Amino acid sequence: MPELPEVEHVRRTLVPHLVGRSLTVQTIGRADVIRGADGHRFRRSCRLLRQRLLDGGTVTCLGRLGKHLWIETEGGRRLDVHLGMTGRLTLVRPGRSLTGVPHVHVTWRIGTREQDEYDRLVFQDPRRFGCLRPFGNGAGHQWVILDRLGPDGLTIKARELEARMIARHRPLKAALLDQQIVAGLGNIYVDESLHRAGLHPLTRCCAVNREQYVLLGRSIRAILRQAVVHDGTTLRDYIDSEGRPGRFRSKLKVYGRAGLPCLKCQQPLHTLQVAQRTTVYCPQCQPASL
DNA sequence: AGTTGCGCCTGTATGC
DNA sequence: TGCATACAGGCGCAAC
Ligand SMILES: [Zn+2]
Repeated sequence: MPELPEVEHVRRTLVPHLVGRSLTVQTIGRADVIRGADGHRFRRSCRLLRQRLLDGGTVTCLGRLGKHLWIETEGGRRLDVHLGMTGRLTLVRPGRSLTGVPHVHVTWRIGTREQDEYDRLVFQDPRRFGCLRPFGNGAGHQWVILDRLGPDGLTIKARELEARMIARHRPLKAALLDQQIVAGLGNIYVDESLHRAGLHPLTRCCAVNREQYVLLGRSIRAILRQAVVHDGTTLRDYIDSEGRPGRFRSKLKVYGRAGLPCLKCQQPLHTLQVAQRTTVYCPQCQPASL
């Protein structure tokens, strides 16, 4: 599932094929995956909607914060892409037919240069937890979503973590899943980060000391960095914009390994429900603190 | 205000 | 063989 490393890898694989090219909206299969700044879903395709989906714009850059990716075009139009659980942003080669491909919600034609490999960009999402969200850069710029995100997980500092968490009573895991505290972590990388830091997922944020926040910050950055290097984690659905899976799955130390021996201490890993999510941890390496 | 729980959504895996 | 059920989980919102 796309968390920060997967989104960053998608961004990097899109850059060489999109920057400097124009986009033309080709099909809108489901307008309701497109949401306004206030969160409302569009009901149907119209000229205004295509305009807001960067129609006719030339791509200047692709940005990312946490799990949010955005495409920017000349003139300052921007489109926030959130992949949710099963969203994909993929490039398609000339001549390849998309008829019969399920859950294709939006397609763009790429104004190609000579020797370009791809001539279309596709947004697919079977589960539809993902969405496309146009926003601008004007005075009333609707950065609403991005404004609410905490510091990016790849570079967040221990002091930033501490400042945002120290007064909270929530379990560590619940806080780390909260995108307003740190942007980019999901279930997989929270479990990996806590295991690396040796912290129990149910530990109250307010019971964590400075030294432990330093360790936690280091762990989050290190895990995310390594995952980016390995092009992210593919469990089943995730592929990058060129159709390639990530290679970080075999590096996971706790996620998906319930009952198997801890790779640090050989004790069997346990599971818990925290914040409505399956949580895998090592009772020995991540002792509960009272 | 901080925190918790629920529902959305579909493909895959499991049980009877 | 086929149907029912459980599970996966990011996020917005309701409720405490
Ligand atoms: Zn251990």
